[in-house]
Amino acid sequence: MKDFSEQLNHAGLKATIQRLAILKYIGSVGHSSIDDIYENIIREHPSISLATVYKNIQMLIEADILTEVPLTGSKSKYEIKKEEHMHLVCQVCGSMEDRVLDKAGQACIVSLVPMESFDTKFSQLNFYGICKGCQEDSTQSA
Amino acid sequence: MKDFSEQLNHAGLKATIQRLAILKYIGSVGHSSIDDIYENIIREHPSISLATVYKNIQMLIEADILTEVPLTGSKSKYEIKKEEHMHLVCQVCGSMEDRVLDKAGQACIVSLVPMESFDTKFSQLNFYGICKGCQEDSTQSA
DNA sequence: CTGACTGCAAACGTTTTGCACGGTA
DNA sequence: TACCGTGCAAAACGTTTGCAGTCAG
Repeated sequence: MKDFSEQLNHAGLKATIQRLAILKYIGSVGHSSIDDIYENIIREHPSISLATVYKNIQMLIEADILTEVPLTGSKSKYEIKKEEHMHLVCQVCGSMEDRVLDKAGQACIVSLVPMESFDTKFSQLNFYGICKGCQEDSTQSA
Repeated sequence: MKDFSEQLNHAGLKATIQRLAILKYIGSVGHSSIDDIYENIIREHPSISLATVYKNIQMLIEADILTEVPLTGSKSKYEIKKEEHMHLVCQVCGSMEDRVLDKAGQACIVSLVPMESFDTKFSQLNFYGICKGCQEDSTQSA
């Protein structure tokens, strides 16, 4: 599941240094915007072009290796595609946490949308609020 | 709830023709992108500027009269702010349907994110798939 | 009447494109 | 080696800004 080279080849894409760097970086931080990806990869690969990042993000999404996470009030972030999960977005520190659905959660989600009226392929479940760390910070300063 | 003039004044904003036209249009179609709004309003108000639309969308969001609905693979849409609900996005025809959460649904959603670990302010629940109309179309043609 | 708002045009930032070169399979 | 992918620079696109004139309160 972590062998990006294999995933790329399987999708008919060459495993270039740039693509592997993009995937490795996103994998290490969880979620990342285009700019963030570019600024971090350029450290190890100073010659990489922003255009290359754009082209690859698009191709990797089409190849089902990445997923776009659109957000209110900011640019989209991207993550390695994996099992369906929720996102907890902190409005104070901007951090984003994955939260995998347990059995009960999955059942709950499925029950929300009756199959006969809508054939759901995938869903996006984002919760915006204040993360534990920031809650504690505000308690201290108050 | 439908008196946009009053809502605007209450938020300290003037009820200009342009703003009322924007709100009226979004209200009539449910969800709309910036371009869509501009192209439709210009019919009745040929002098409206795209810059005005941009400025107002932003101000109306800050005034809590509109909400942004960010989507994967396309530009954000905007809707009149109302009770929390889900979105069913059809990947075939591009239509977007609101679905209000019933009591059980709300309970289900609340149970997904434990209050002690994250203080949720609002959530986005989008389901992508195929709407009933498009399902029937594909059945006929098959 | 006066400050808030509009429309215009220019500036700005972001994303896409075309092409010659380089690297993967 | 053949072709896909990269990097560059320019183009295209989307969004924001400043300002003089206009309108709602």
